[in-house]
Amino acid sequence: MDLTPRQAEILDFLRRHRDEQGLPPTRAEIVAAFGFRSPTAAEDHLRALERKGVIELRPGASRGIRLLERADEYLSEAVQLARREAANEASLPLVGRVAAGAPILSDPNVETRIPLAGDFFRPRAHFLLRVQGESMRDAGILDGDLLAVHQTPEARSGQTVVARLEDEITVKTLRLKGGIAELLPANPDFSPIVVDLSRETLVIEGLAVGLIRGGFGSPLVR
Amino acid sequence: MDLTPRQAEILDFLRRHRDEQGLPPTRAEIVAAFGFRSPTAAEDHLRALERKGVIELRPGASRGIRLLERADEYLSEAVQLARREAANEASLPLVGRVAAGAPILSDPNVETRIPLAGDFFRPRAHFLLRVQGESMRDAGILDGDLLAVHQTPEARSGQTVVARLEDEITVKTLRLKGGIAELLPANPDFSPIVVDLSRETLVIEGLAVGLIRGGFGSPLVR
DNA sequence: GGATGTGCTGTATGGATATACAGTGGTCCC
DNA sequence: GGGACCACTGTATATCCATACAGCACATCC
Repeated sequence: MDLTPRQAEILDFLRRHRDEQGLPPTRAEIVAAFGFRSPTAAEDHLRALERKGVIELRPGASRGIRLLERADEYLSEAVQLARREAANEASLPLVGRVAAGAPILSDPNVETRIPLAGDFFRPRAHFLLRVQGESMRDAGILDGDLLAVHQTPEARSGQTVVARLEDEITVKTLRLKGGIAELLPANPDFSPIVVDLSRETLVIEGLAVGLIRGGFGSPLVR
Repeated sequence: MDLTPRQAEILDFLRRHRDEQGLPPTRAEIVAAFGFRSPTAAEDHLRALERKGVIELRPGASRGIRLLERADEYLSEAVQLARREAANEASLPLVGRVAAGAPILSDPNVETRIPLAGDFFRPRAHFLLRVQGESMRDAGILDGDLLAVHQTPEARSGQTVVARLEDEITVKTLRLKGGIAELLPANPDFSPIVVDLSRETLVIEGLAVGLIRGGFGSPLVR
């Protein structure tokens, strides 16, 4: 059963009171906070919240209000968003195979999250891309490595970019010559890709800003 | 001014009560927990703790006990240790230049801590070593990279090891042939190091289990 | 259209709680 | 040996607090 808006307000107050004052409120304090004129108003709300299983009341005990874990499901939208953002700031999505046409950070592309903050890298990383193939071997970027990528469409000559060419994601060094873009591998076994920008579109997904090898169940040592 | 042992016990109880019950105790609950026969015993202790600045008492309010941040300085040894361990588990020490003779993880060798849990790698990493030089270039290990190291003296042929040779720390691929150990670079510009184990000692500090590039103020992109 | 739930007002009360006051015995310091 | 702090006992009390009881208005469900 869901909480009413008023009940959610009361629950928010309980949480705030606990976090700011270090103890649960009395009925009288709830009354004062909401401008009620009767302690029963507070009591009724507490009973309703208990019945719905989000708090626990300890009979007889002053301030005997306990927030249960389930109460977190009823966090206000704003708080939920803030929490999710805080959690995301401490981890990076790992992008594996990229489905054709889909945005690189769309749900199906994200394999998992890696517990490393994006601003560990400079400029900050927005996601990690699992490298496929040996085309950047001589730049120390190997098959299976996780490439930290700063998501931006702006790239300059000489930077290592993550680019999308006809729905293929590729990591290369960018070279711009007038209306021509060259995507240079770092491996003599591969050939440069030449893109005539007046006829084809080259989508720059981001810049390589770092690299992780050997994490997440892909042991280097056996 | 320091807390007496008894006062520290009371403070511990206050913390535990808050964490387990979700609210501070009453004087009566303190009395019950410690077997006092008078509420004044509890009151006196609370006053002493307030005078020493570790808690705050709110006059008139039931359960009006607030633990101040300074109270953390008086955590029991066991709890302090547990906290420190928890914090360490979520980060790895970064070892830069290694001073001659000193253990690799001794304080002066640790530059900083990197906010990544050691068990992100398999087997788990115990520290990160800043790579110096290009001798492992063709293995994708470049100058300035942070090498994740699993600390162990056991290594087999073919593994990438962190070894100490006459107070020099080096990263190489290990090859064992009878009584001879070879430390092989992954770069034709460098020569293998041959160690006769019957005459010299080779200290294996650990195994390379991962790698991080571009983190911590060493931007790949400018 | 009665039952049920929400969201209140208003009053009352017993028991829970903080807290004052008066002691005791101990230690440590000057 | 007096003064401080410590660690308590024992009693008393004003007030804080949870909580019961009696209502009212409004909505929703069957």
